[in-house]
Amino acid sequence: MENEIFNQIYNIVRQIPKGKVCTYGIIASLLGSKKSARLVGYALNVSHKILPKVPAHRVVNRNGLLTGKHHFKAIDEMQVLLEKEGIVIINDQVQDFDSVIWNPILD
DNA sequence: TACATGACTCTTA
DNA sequence: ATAAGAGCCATGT
Repeated sequence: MENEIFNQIYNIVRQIPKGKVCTYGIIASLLGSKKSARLVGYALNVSHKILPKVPAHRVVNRNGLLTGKHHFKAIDEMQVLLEKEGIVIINDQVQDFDSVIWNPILD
């Protein structure tokens, strides 16, 4: 991807530590355009063909809901990967969301 | 060139 | 508290 903004998105997502999650809005804010969360989602949508691999499963919407699970190879893959990292998910909803959220600004 | 779509979020009613 | 509308940016047709 020659587009710089896409690279920035992937770069940020790769910085999400294991066991933590981030939101589209936060990532968009780091890019400078806090309203461009849709663009973040679009970038992740095509991130499956990007190398090195992007941990897109660690990105959820503002409510901690796994809105993008249907875009993975297997629908449950996103949830499985997150649970593998210690995150509890019930009904596509991240439990204790405020505790697992990764805020790079506070980091 | 123009319109529609999308893994979103915020503001108003 | 719930629902609807507006902004945002890149892509595809």
